[in-house]
Amino acid sequence: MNSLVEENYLKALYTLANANGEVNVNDLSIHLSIKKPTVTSMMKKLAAKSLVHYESYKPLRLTEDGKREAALILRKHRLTEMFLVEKMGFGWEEVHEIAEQVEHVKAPKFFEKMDELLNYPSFDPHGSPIPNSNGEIKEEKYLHLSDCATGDTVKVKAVAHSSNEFLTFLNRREIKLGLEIYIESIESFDASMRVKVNDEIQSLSHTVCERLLVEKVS
Amino acid sequence: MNSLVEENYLKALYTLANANGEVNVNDLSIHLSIKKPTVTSMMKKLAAKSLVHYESYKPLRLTEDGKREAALILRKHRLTEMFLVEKMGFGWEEVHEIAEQVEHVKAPKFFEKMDELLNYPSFDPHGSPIPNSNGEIKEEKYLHLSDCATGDTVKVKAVAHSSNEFLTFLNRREIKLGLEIYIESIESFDASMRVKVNDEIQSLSHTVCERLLVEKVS
DNA sequence: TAATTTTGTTAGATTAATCTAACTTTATAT
DNA sequence: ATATAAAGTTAGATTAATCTAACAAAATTA
Ligand SMILES: [Mn+2]
Ligand SMILES: [Mn+2]
Ligand SMILES: [Mn+2]
Ligand SMILES: [Mn+2]
Repeated sequence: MNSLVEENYLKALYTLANANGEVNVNDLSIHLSIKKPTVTSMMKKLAAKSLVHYESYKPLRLTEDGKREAALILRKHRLTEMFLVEKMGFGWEEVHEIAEQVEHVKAPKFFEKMDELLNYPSFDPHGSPIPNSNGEIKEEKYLHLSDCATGDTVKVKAVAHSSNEFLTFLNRREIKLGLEIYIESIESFDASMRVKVNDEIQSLSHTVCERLLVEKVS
Repeated sequence: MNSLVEENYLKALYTLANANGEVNVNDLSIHLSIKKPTVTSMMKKLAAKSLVHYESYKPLRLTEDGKREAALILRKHRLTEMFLVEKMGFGWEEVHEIAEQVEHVKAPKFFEKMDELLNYPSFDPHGSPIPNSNGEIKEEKYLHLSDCATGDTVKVKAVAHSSNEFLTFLNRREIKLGLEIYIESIESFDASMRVKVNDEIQSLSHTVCERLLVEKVS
């Protein structure tokens, strides 16, 4: 049984991993706001538990066991977020902080019940996939809105960053998952987009467009 | 902000308190399965935080602040149990363990939402009162079924012990809160009761009768 | 390539929460 | 009232998780 602290390291290793599954001590340290020597010593501990491949001065990698453990925590996190939004009436900007704590509850039945009541959802309120109970996850490959072109019609599928501030901004603009966006034009000097949503014209900054994950329609 | 560990000590102090609000180090030690020297040192720590009145060799007492803190944790515990039963479909025998963990979540909105969705309940699934958001609680004074007499008709209001085993036993006997019980007779040699419930005769051992809290009907 | 910066490790200290062994105080029993 | 038992405390050790200071390795820059 892993401690709450170990679980947070595992989750961070999982979500920070690059295409090769690698993470630097430095990046982990920054992400968790924990000093590097502490990270190193925790990595040795997780390596002793066969959850991390650790070699001095080499990038960190989760073992298969470590990946499964991490995915199962992520599963609890995302099921919780979905439950809070769908069954308890929270806004998508309110749930991450709560899920950050609830994900550490050791009670399989609790999360199985959420899953059942939600009718086995595949995605969380931010469009991220929910790993299955074996820790398997199928990543969708969406486009960033910022990579689309004038004339494209796209549908919002997920948000790439889910800070309270960004989500609250999207609330004010009435942008939510499933929304269709038509790209009217792109400003050349700042890459902001003039888009049509719900028959209304809006301007979206490049920063916003980078954080919106979409899929082409038609 | 109190740690999870401190919270569990506070809750234990609150629930173990006798009529004078006193608890012995020894009782706390046994209840929490923590050795006495550890309890003593934690009491000094809680005293330093003004949550416990501590004097060497004297019984422990929560301060007013300590009582409020404890009641607020108990509130979260009981709201959680009620939510699990009423909104998620758990049995009353399944919820204590889960609530034991969820009660430590620091997210006032989470529990406010439960409270609201449950329509501000006064009692948990075991008939225990739920403290209000100021940590105030109104204790009902029920009778133990074992203190009632032949010919009495009573209504089950709460259970005095809520172990999984006892609650599962009550499930098998179809005994739940609100049930009316008529006392047909009491065996003199073992104090077991012959009772009528739902037009059926059952025999309840003294142990069971001691654990059922009731109110006289009529 | 050499200097500098960034990244990572080692060593040692700190805090929270726990333990055991030994001792003291208080309560109970003879 | 004395002896014994029970309850509570002190002292010192241990483990998990963190930190800072100092140093070493690797990467970047000049
Ligand atoms: Mn989240
Ligand atoms: Mn977390
Ligand atoms: Mn309970
Ligand atoms: Mn608890």
